[in-house]
Amino acid sequence: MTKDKHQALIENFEKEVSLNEVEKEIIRDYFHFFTIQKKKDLLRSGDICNYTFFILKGCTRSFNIDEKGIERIQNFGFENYWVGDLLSLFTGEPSSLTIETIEHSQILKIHKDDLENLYNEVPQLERFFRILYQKAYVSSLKRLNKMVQFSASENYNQLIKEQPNLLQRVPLAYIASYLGIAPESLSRIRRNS
Amino acid sequence: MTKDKHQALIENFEKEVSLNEVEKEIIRDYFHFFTIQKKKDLLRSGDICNYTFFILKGCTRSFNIDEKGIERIQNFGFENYWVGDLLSLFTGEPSSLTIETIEHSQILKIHKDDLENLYNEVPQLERFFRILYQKAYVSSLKRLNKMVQFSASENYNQLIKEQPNLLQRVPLAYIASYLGIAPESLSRIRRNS
DNA sequence: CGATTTTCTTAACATAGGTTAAGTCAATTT
DNA sequence: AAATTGACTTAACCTATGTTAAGAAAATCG
Repeated sequence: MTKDKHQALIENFEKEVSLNEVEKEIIRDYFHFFTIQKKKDLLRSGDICNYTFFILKGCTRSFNIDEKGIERIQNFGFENYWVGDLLSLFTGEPSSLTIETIEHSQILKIHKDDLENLYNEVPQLERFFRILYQKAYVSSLKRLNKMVQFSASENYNQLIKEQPNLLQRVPLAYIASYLGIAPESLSRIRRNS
Repeated sequence: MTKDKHQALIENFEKEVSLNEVEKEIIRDYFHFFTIQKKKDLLRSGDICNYTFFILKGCTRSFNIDEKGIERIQNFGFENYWVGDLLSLFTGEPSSLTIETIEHSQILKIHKDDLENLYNEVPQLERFFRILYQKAYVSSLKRLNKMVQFSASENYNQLIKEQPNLLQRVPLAYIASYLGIAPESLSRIRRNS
């Protein structure tokens, strides 16, 4: 009995839509498995984002370099997370994001053209991805609200409350970048918590 | 020759999609015109957002009250802007936003159920609104980036450069709220610019 | 194993923006 | 016209975070 590399992906789809065996097989054909070392890029700033990635194992960070030359982490990816740059994917324009692995990772990817084909063969997935994109929009609005309304200290404490595992998997400097503060400031915040 | 209250709306659609006369007439039937005084609510926090609004004349602000009791303006609406709460519209959950007119305004509105019917009768509009929602997502990401990466002063100066008319139409206290700072801080920033 | 690099912390000082309180000016009301 | 209200500014002081520099601790390398 061989291990099904697509199992977690299928289960992820099945949280929103129903799939029969034929459809599952189509999905397995379209999503390509690969492994990648830590500190390697899934997407490089300036490239067009042609793929959508599904993380089976490992972890990633998506960041851009701001006008002052500082890396700004937008989000992290973990097991069963979808990563990519929706903006670049929607518009076909070069991405401003770099997506880099933080750990050695196992990932499934699908090309945007294949995703279009897949929509035709398994129409339920159109709904799945619409919901996924809406959730991305919602989480962007929520994050904006948090950044405006809470202090870095409040945001840090809420973050580790919601995702305590974060501390064990990503360096503090990345968390500081995600919170929009200097690593030194995060140290100070941690001391006073 | 009577003035067509829906003209600006039709032109707004026609920037993205083609419409024949029959379709335009259907659209005119679905969008309802009304006028509203300044300082009145289009949507009240806690209510479900059942309508999408198109501003013909006037101006609005959308804000929520944060956990510290402070009004946080998310965006302004002007002529030919779409306003509403996409989150509440998508999910059917109560909105956290209040949308209030800043000036006496002329507005078109459509109920979300009617919008579904309209999609069936004029399918091009499905594409129009998908693009509109994607743009909303993009602008949310851009605003998040700005808030994290620039100082209030930089954001203020860029804002009035991009929308110089803002100063003539909305009180400074609203602009401060939009920038996420106290009105006193905006005064200081303006003095030092 | 020791050496080196990376990660994290600490401290001193600088700065942006918050808070409080008062004051100015223009518009509106009586 | 006087009084009131609303919009905006100013000033003094406070606090959170940035910046710079150094050091400690942990991880990695040779």
